[in-house]
Amino acid sequence: MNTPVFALVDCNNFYASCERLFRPDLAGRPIVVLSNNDGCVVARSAEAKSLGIKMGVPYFKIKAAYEQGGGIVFSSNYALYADISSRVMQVLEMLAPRIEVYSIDEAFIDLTGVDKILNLAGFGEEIRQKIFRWIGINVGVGIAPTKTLAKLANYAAKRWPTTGGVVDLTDPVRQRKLLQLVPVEEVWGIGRRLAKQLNQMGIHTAWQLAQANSKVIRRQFSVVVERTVCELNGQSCLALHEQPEPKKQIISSRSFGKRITEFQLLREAVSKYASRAAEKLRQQQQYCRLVQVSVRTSPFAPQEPYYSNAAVVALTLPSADSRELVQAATLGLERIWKPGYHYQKAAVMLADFWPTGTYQPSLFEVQESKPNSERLMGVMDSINRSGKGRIFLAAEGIRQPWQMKRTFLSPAYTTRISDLPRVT
DNA sequence: TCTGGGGTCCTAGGACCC
DNA sequence: TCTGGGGTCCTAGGACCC
Repeated sequence: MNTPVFALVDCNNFYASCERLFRPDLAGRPIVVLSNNDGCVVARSAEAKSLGIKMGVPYFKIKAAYEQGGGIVFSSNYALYADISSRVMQVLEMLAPRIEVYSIDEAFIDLTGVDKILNLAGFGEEIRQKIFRWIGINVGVGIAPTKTLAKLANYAAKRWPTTGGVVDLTDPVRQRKLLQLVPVEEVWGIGRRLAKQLNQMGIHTAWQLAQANSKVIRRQFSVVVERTVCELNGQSCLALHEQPEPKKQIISSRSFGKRITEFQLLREAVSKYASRAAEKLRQQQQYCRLVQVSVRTSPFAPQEPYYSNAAVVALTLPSADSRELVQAATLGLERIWKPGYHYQKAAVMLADFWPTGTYQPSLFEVQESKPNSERLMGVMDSINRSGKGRIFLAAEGIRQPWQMKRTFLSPAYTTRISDLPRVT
């Protein structure tokens, strides 16, 4: 049997690179991309990183100094990133037999058996060159017998430029060398909390974690960390998943551009979120039975009273009808609304999914779905996907003064005809 | 003035059943 | 005096990921 081989391909500074793709004039300039509502820094170009801009820092804290120093800033342009991402993934699908799209900027590739035919590092180099030539995005490639080691190899590919962006970690001697260099918190699956606890146990490097007794680790932590230990030792526990698992919950949540104090406006926002969630639910061809709505004030305003609450509403029958889900969410909101607060964020979560037509109502449940629901929702979705306009429920409000801030938004270069770049 | 959004998995503890 | 054990299901909370 072949030893498994995985590659992890990861786009460098992905959101910042996407923005720069269409702005070659920004070559060499620091770029940051902000989270929704222009809140935090979520991506940085190499230049921004070397200015010391930290991941996740609230933008207002660095804004003055950063902009004065010539830094460039963008609001998140998710339509653009998703489109560039799918182009990158298409190239990978062409080059590799089996791939798992792990996130918007990463994919695992199964290279088991390929090492008999090809030089693995050479294959990694080919991936890098093709994606750069065809899409214009730089990627790093890490290759190893387990996903966790492939992640680590990818980390090395980025951390040390002399690797040329490709690290083949199939050799145990190289594995050991790298593990000894890497701090334990860089290991996939080891976050801040676990790293702190491990440090207290005297485990500071990836190598020390790999050497730990996996049973002891399981007792102290969980099977998850135990698996990580095994994976670091080259024993593959995490398989490649080509097909994404069906979702178990769908969340639509947003902070508001301005604090909300009126029930009417909060209801509009919640209706809009419920309706977005319903749209995603229909995309997955699922029906849901639970709708949870939650609201909160800002946790960062110590002088204001904090309030946060959630309500769950169960539907009698699973539904994917925006009208029913908006109604349920509104009902939940009425239960938890309290006047006098400055609301900063709301969320709608859908759960308890049922695939189309499988739900068995019990003897005493009454079938009372809205007539023509599926056809109506189908028409709504097809209009909204056509790019010609958008129809929505009046409950979502027209002015929507709570909409998120996107001050520095770039054009949707690749997905909206009017935003196509012009060459003059 | 200004602090993201969307997910997953695991565990512990309580309710409940036989 | 003496008060089981095992299983399932559900939920809340905590941890992680990008």
